[in-house]
Amino acid sequence: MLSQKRHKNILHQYGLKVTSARLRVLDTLMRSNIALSHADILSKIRDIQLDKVTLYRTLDAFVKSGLAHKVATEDRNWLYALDLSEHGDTVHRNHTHFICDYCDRVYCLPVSPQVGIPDSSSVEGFEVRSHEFRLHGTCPQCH
Amino acid sequence: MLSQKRHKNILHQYGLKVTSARLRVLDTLMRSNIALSHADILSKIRDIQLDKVTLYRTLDAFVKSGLAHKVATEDRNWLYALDLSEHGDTVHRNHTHFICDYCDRVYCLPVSPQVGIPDSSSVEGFEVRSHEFRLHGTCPQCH
DNA sequence: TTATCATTTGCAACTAAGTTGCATTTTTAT
DNA sequence: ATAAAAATGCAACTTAGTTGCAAATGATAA
Repeated sequence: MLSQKRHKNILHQYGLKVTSARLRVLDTLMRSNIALSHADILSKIRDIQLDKVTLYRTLDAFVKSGLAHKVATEDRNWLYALDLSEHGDTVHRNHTHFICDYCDRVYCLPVSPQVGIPDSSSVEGFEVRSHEFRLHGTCPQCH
Repeated sequence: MLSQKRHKNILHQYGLKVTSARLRVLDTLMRSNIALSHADILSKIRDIQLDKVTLYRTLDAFVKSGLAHKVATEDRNWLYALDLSEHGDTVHRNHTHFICDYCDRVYCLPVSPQVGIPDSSSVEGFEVRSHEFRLHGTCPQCH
């Protein structure tokens, strides 16, 4: 783990107390380019003690504060990914998720600007406020 | 329940044995314009005995045969909806689901043709095979 | 730095959703 | 009508996630 400075800063920014558990979970999510499940994260953190309940609560806190978001997968799992861009600022409410049908990895892609969103009028009586685009197929690793 | 003829026909069409449980579940799904959860369906079927395990297996069978599809919701539930159009033929692999943020109902909308799908080239290394569009907002009932 | 208070953590017990195995019943094909 | 195959119901079980609470830790202000 590099300089914790940045990590601590991020936690502060989102109004979260700095604890070793949170730093570790944040670091784990930052190192991953795919969304991770509770089980994924737990298995990656072996050097410090981390109770499953603490992890559940940590992830909830991340989501509630807006630091991360969660995706419900087809197999009824929750995957977590940070809402940070490379520059540390908050991203999109609207997401594009890519789900690999071979390895089940979920990637959070930047919303492709050329994707048209159906406007409210196109769907009678439904007022669209945000959207999530889920793409299924083969990811680069499984090619 | 109307003429069971049509119901039986559908089950046959999808290679499913005709049983009272399946007819009842099929009917329940046909009467609904929203996707239903295991619990929803169970609570709607009170006149005949229907074990929770049977319902799980029935829904699995529907999905496996292609008669229905399931949607994982944000709250880690599974909702089921038939893949039948009004005319009884199979629809789209690609879905648009509308999730109401007030009542949590999930509607399966016909894919709006004006919605652009990002092609493979737009997402480097990711081969897109199918997609699901999730719209969030307010449904007609909650307006 | 230290004392204080609020928050977070870990543990154990609990809850609820979903699964498995198996004996019985129902359906379909002969 | 009968036999084989599949579906059903039940009980026991598994597992993910939750709750309550006592102990530990982090933030704040003297």
